[in-house]
Amino acid sequence: MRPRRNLRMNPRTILNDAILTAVEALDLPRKSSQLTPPKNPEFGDFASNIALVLAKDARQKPLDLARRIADILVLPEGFAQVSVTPPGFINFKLSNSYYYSVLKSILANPHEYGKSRIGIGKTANVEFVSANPTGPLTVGHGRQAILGDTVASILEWHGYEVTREYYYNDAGRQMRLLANSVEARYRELLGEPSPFPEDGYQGDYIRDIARVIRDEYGDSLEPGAAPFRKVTEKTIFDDIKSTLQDLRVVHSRFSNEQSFYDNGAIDQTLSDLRSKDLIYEADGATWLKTTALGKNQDTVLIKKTGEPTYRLPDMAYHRDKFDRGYDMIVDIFGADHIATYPDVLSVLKTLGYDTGKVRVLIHQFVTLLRGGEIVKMSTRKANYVTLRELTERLGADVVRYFFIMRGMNSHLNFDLDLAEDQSEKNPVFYLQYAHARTANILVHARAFDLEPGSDFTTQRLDRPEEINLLKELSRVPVVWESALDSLEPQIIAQNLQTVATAFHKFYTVCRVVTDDQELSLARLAIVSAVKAVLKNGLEILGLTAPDRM
RNA sequence: GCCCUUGUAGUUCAAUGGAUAGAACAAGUCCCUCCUAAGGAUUAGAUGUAGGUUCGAUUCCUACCAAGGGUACCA
Repeated sequence: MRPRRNLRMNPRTILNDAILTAVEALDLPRKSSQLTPPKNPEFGDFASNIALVLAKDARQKPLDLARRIADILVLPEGFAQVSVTPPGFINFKLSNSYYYSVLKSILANPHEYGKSRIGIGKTANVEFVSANPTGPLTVGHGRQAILGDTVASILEWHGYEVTREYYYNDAGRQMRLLANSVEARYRELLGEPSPFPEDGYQGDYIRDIARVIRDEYGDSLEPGAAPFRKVTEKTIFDDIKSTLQDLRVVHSRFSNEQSFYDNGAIDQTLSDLRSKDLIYEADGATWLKTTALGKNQDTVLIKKTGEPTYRLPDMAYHRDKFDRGYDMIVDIFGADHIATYPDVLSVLKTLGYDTGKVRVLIHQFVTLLRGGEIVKMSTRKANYVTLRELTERLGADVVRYFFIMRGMNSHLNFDLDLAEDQSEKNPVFYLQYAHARTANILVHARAFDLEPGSDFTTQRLDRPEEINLLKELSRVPVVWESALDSLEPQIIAQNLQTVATAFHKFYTVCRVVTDDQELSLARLAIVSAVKAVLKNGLEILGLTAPDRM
């Protein structure tokens, strides 16, 4: 589901109306055009491509048409000038007074600036990580943890009430294999070696858990006794939760597969599918007619062993999420799930659910490099690098930013050797340093009895670095709302970088605390606005906003 | 084989179909008497290959090449 864009009047829509009025006066069709901030600041604040779009209809050269439109266009209030440049762009420049009003509005409500309120009164569920408790989280899980947590924060920022959810499979083959692996290590400890399960979990943590079980339950546990399973699951889950907590990722709800067996949801889903005539038996297994849903192959739902594959519980689980009534359901999966979620969605659609509420975010995998060599990750073979280890070495801010600054579609490379070296140069410090600078200026100003307030002389702010900084601040709401549309945290990270750059440039050129009290107060207003915006952005990204560095 | 992602500077990543393809790290050169130099200024350096659509293509389409993932009665 894509949230509806709010229709408040901003300079862009006002300008667009003016352009369309001019176009109609020339008897040309109201085609949609774009108003974009030009890369080159000499071209002003907005560029319209309307003449390029309409050139064919008008049978004129784009440049000539652009001039005609510009001639008859009535410049709306708040705009300072208009120009035409090849190949036919019409450029507009906002007057400084517009930026002054932006500054005032930030200071009037610092913590609200950039909030669209689109999600107010709505609920959302974000499911992420959802790793089965078979071992420690790896660096690969980290990407999903940070992505999911930040997407949730973006939704919260725009007003949604968000549930961060973790789903795990605790009823299938994997967990049985895990328990068997622990039991084998337990027997080893007792000097009664038993064969280690084929494909068993080989990590050292399995031995540690076996030791805990022996210390706690003694050496007389029956084969297949409950602790092998229960203690293992709890121990590993505790580790997963604390690893996530170290990264400031906290789920508010955990759902598990077993509960859907216990409450009959899985049987119910199966019988509902059967009544839709989507189920048949063959080769001793139970099949779902995914061919009827547009696939070129049917899918096994229940193996001939009588055990369902993960798909059936997945369907029951998603159904449960729908029944809980969320306005938006976000599923975050790794690239390995790209082929399976359409099955779940099409089944739910067949069962009458509005799958338009679902946003599926697929992220590509992290390729780990060590010494230039690719490290293949496998929990079972225990040649992973744990997320805990990484967080302990680099810190939560660096790890979070590393994952946020890349788009989820990038197949990103993570060089373990460079990670530590580069952590000191992580761009997150650039943002945090900008924030610390604002804080320090305010402290310094206080020593001179200068306090930022709402009463200042806006006209004193006329240096290019000041106007440019205000310009960046004015773009924040648009950009942060587009992050809500795309659910790409990277957009906010990038935006904060440009704000920080504009501020650093301002800082080097414009001394804030000076003998000129009027100027100082005006600049302090900018500084406190920047501080608020950076703090808001860092908060969304789950990063600290230090006052000193 | 078929399906999904992705190929951009030496490296890691950006770029709603728009103007001169941005940034960081690495390399070179400058700037602290001044609110923190974790900063600023500046030089050099890139769109896998071949076509197509378009006024305009890194972006859309086709083929090829390369990487990752899927194509399991694993999750």
